[in-house]
Amino acid sequence: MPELPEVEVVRAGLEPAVTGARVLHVDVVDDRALTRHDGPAEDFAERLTGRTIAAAVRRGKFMWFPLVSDGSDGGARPEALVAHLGMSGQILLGRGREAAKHRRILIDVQPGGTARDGSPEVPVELEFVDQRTFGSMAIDTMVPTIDGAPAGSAGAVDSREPDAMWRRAIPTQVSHIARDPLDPAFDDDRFVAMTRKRSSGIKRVLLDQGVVSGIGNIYADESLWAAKLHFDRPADRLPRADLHRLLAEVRSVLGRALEDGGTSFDAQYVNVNGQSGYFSQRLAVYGQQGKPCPRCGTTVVREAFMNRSSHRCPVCQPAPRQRRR
DNA sequence: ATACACGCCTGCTGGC
DNA sequence: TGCCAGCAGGCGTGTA
Repeated sequence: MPELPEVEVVRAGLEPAVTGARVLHVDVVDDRALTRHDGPAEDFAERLTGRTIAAAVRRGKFMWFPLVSDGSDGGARPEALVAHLGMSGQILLGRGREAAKHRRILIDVQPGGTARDGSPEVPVELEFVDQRTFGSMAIDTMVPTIDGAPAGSAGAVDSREPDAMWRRAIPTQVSHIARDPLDPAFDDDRFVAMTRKRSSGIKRVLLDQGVVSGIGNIYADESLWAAKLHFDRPADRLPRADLHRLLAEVRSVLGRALEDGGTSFDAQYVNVNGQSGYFSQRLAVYGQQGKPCPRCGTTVVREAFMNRSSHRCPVCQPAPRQRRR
């Protein structure tokens, strides 16, 4: 499932192909891939065709591609192509490839650079594939970030164009999403303060993209195991030190998953070249029910929480004493 | 304000 | 063998 590490792998893979590229043609194969777009498919295609992409940016599980203003709006309303992979979304790079079974949108772009032999680069296709259609794309207007810091991770461009106009702007529909733990502008103390105001279980807070973004069910379970915390520990009763420790484990887990190219269980999650990641081999508890805890050997269990499954070690992560609510 | 159930969707699995 | 319920899960929305 695409969570922060998987989305970052995709963003990084797209970056060299789309930075400075011009959109040649847009083909919306399935309108359901535009649930985040405020308008019909024709509007989406019209607003994207002919535009130049400035960069590939990510915050949490959202990606966006700032569009260079074409001058018609005087630059007053900067726009971006927004993409969320949902449960099963993929963005594949290729040229003249056979349509994937669940192809939803095809975007032809003309790369902005030149090949090594000096000739102009040949057009490339961005194929948005999504089996379960929880993901979608949109053209959205951008608004300034409230803290004035760069809106998200933009890879190499972070150092190359630190003051580009789009750096401190964020798509409207992403503006309510909190920064992710790998963002240099992430405010640890703010996270701790927000968390300690919540009465719900700590896992619910970890999954709340308005508090901290990028974490899904897999990395929530892995981080809680690493921090030795039960998923239903009331967030407002956790000591500050525990929350800072949890945050450190979250960063460690996300960082290691990123190094491994993300987590793939099947063909659901792949990078822009269709390849799987390897972090699934290092999962301690997620999907490991019935197997020994890597730390103490106790059998890992799977339990229902928040209408989804949670995995934990009964010894390392004991249930809270007091019954909540 | 926060909490939480629900719908969206397809493919796979397990039980009968 | 075939059928169908159950499950997977992020996010936006609606309700209390």
